[in-house]
Amino acid sequence: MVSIKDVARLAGVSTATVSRALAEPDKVQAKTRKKVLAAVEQSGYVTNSLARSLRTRRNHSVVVLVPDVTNSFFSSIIQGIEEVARANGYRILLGDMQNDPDNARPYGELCAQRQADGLICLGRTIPFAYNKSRKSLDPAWPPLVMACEYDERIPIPGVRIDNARAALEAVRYLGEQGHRRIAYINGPQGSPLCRDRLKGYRKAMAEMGVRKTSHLVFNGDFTLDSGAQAARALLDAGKLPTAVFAANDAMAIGALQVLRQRGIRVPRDISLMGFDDIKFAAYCDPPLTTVRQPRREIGALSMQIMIDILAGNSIASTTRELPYELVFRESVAQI
Amino acid sequence: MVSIKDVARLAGVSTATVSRALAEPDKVQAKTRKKVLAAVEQSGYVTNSLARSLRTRRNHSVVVLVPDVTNSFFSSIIQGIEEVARANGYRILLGDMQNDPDNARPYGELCAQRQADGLICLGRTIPFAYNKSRKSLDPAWPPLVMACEYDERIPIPGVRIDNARAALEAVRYLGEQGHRRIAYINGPQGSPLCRDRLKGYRKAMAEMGVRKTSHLVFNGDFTLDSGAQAARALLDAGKLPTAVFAANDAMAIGALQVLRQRGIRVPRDISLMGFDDIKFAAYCDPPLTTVRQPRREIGALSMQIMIDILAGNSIASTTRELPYELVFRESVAQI
DNA sequence: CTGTTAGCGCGTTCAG
DNA sequence: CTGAACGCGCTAACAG
Repeated sequence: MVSIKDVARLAGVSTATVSRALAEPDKVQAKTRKKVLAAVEQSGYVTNSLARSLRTRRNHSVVVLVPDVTNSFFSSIIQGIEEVARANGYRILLGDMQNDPDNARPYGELCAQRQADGLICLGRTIPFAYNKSRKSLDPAWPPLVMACEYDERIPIPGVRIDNARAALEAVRYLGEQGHRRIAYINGPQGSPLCRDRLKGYRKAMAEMGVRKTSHLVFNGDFTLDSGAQAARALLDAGKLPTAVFAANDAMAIGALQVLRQRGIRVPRDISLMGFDDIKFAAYCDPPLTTVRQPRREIGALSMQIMIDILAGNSIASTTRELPYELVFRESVAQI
Repeated sequence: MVSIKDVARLAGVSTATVSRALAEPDKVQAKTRKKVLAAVEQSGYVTNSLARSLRTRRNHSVVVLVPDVTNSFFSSIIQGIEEVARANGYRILLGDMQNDPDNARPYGELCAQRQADGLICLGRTIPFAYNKSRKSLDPAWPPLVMACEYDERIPIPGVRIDNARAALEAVRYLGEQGHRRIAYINGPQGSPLCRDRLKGYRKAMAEMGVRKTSHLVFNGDFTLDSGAQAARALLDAGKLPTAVFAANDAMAIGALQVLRQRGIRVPRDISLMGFDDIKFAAYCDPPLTTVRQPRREIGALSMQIMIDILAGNSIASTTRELPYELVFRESVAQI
């Protein structure tokens, strides 16, 4: 393996000059720079980033911690992150929790040892502790950015949509179609994001004069199966709703199948609305009316913020809200 | 940051002993080991793996190069890889090509610089050259394992199913249901895996006495949209087939929607069969009959092989075939 | 079994 | 503007 020494010898300069010629070209005479670059070219030298990292304490990699990679909601976000990372010379270390927070631990340690420059969390699980009293992260940890989710107890830079408002608008739309008995299939209990969507749902219902909603709210965990299960619970609970709003598309699709199996036609008998606009939403029968999240942009911006923080250009605790969009397809009908 | 020196001082031994006590406990007296471990505990020391890597030339990370992370076929494979990696102290660097081989380059360089110990390719794109005459990879490159796909020109350790046979059995099954005019929606042209499936399709058709199939074969690229497009082409091509076999579930689901839009009922008018058994396959209307690939196991085994190679325990060019399985749902009917 | 020595490959003082 | 020297933190080789 050709090292900086070889280049130095070849160019007839010192290793320091080679290092400078590559990292800070201005600080080197044009002539010597040229010599160095020629030697680099000739020898096929590439700087060993391990050694560089050891020195600079930057290794240009960021952990991306995902609750569950098989959840197709996350894939576009990951793609957005990866694209920006790659464009900026960063790499992503993918950590999959398989929905079990314990699996996050190794990645927390990775961060602790500064094997990664930063951490982007797509779920609400943060693999290291924070200082409750000071309401801040221990500066011993590398920068953290949260995509989609967030932590209510402490300000952390993040990117997301206005979940409460999005849910509000979705349910309002159902209301405009004449629906009043609108069931809601919520996501994981502890999730702040889900609480927000529930809040939005409740507010919209209240606007329509429906103050009691507890009998209309069912819980899932964002999986297809849990959506199906919630639909079963919902159908067995007594008086049918005229519309069902699910906290994500996967659960909506799960519910859709159960409705079909029970002979309930969507949207004729029951209207159905999802959230996220994953690819399959457009390919359901009927195609799913939903709320689009700009997933790729969420990922891209998260990584951009991370890069800015690492470059020292950014205030450490900005939250950016990206626009969502109602997507009208065929799963909602007027009553 | 507390380093090995601090621990050595604290324990009253040399740094070498600390290193050994942690890495090769047997080679150190029980008593000194105890002292060292106590000092480690007390100081909160964690070994700096960057420095270790610089020394050992192993950084315990493996690049996983994916054609397109948003293709949900890959997610379970990634999960399998990550799980085994994590269990063995490895990390995965996720590279997403967004279906463009050019995007693989940075990851090739990563490997060239030995910033990663190995490379697992989920597609057919290998980001570095191989020696054509010697039919082998340049030993300058780190170990390579291919999951699902492979390269016909050169033997590379890999994990996959018997694609030709799986397609053969799938089409045979359609034949058993009385189908003869069976259309095939194939995947990307250059893909060896797809060629194998096409081969299997042709063989099954030949068995049934159908020797001319070119008018029945349509091309897609594994996306939902391309499946829809292929279905349109197929419907516009003249005499309708009685069954359609798609090289993956996404294309089958794409096709399904077009059939529906044109008023063609599945399976009553046309039977439909997919490949992969992604999660959504079970949630289509009708639920999709398909060929299950053990995706998680493919991923897990790929990573296991990589680990074995890195440990020097494995012959460098074994190909492992995992079992597939026909999954009978409701999208195929007897004629 | 343990300590000493010598780097891994690089970036960064500090002189010149 | 350039070079010599040092050290990042660790492990491998060699003595003892």
